[in-house]
Amino acid sequence: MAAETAGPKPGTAAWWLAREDEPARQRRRRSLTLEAILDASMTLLDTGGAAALTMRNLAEALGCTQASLYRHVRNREELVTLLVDRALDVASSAPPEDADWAGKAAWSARLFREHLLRHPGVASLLRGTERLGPNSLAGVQYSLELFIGAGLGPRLASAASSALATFVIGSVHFNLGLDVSDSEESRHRRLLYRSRDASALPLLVEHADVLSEVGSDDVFEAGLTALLTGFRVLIEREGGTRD
Amino acid sequence: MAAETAGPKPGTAAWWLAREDEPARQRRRRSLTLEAILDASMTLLDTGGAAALTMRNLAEALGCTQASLYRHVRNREELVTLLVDRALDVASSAPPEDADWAGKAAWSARLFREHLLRHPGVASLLRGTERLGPNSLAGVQYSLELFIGAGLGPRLASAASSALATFVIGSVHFNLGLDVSDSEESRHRRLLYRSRDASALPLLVEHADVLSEVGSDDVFEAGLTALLTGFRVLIEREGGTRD
DNA sequence: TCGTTATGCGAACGCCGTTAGCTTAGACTA
DNA sequence: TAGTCTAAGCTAACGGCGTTCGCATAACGA
Repeated sequence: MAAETAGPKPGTAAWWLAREDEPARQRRRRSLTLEAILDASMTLLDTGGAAALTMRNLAEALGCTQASLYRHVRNREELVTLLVDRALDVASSAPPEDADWAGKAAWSARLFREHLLRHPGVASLLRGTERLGPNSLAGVQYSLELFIGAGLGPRLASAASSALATFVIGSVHFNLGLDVSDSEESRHRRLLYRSRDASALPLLVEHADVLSEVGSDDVFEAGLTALLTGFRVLIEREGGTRD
Repeated sequence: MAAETAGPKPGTAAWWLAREDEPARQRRRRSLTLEAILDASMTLLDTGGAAALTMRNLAEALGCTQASLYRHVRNREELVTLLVDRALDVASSAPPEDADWAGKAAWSARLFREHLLRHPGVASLLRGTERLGPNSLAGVQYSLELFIGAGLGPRLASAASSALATFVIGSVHFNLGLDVSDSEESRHRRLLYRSRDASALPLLVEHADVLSEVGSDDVFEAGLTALLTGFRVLIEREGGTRD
């Protein structure tokens, strides 16, 4: 079919980052596809972590040379952008319909976080790049929908949804920082805790046992519910006083 | 004086990360000091951003060779840890005494964020490293103090303070992602926004003008007040029902 | 059938962090 | 004061990274 070779379809990753200078022609002539590259990248990420995603490793996994990769991807950064966005298609699964806006927001936030934690490599890629791909935009649209539907004006709704996203991504980063290389890292951390004399940080020493029990799940839940109840209060107040 | 040459003093950065295997002897013999290295690193960061902080640049700025740096610092990572912690001495400036706990928390959070934004290089270093130096620990201690004083149990107080820190750091990262390389980056972002047809993301298109006006300051303030009012509600509820 | 051109490859460039091995200056001991 | 020891500097290099240049080639449009 002619439509088969008419270039990347709207909605696909290739379509989004299509080079502007390049007319929409067919691009694959032989074996190496952008999709194949992304697949191999995801495999590398899931098995070896973010550090394993090098162009050399990628080329070796695909059985090609590094230079060939650059026929399909401008940069490593573009590759990362595409990867992150591909991994962010979580928004497609809809939250339960019977929940109110806060319930839906919490559901989505938890889902998003769990998804990121399940693919730690992708999550650590979120550190470098802040670009917005199509799926990210869909997520923004969705949470905007929620907050506007709840009664916030578009301006406040946008701020609220960005704040929520900021917190979710931030706590994933927080998680990753804790889990990386347990053996050496936590040893060092414990060393720091102990080497300080008790007089300077009394609370830390006094509740050291409790503090070490507080995991990132607790932090996430505490922050999430606090944020949402905060927004709820804001909505009630704004709805009442028309501020 | 003998006390003058008795190694790094307690409280200094050198003292914190002193090698365990190495007995506390005097370490500096000639010119190149750890403090000088940290100073030069901060200059590099403030002028050229995080990317400029390479061991080569650092050595050149100090007029020594790269290898010499490793006599004072184990890794680049240790250097980063020390730098971040040095930049985190904001906690030493106390918030206004007449404010309540939420006011103090908000004050500190704003101060912390502004400080990080003033030194963007340091902030982007926060991405890679999650180690806790002495100043970071002091900050944790302080916010713990606030939340416990407000009426939260140590467990919840710890979660709340971590959540707050997560949000603050997260929003700084958010900021940096937006501001980096305006020329090319924002052009690309605008391209992404426009190339999507209006039918798929109606809200984004409808409120595009308002959305573009919502800056990271708004996002930060919205999230901060939401978090704090959320915690306030939690405290009232917990204080009432002893949950 | 024959150019055009997208797509692969080999080889290299310049950057990065890091290390091994030497020299030397300064502090300690006798 | 003379001698020793060692921290602190240097030279040179290693391996890995992302990226690019130039060439070969296979598929498509005419």
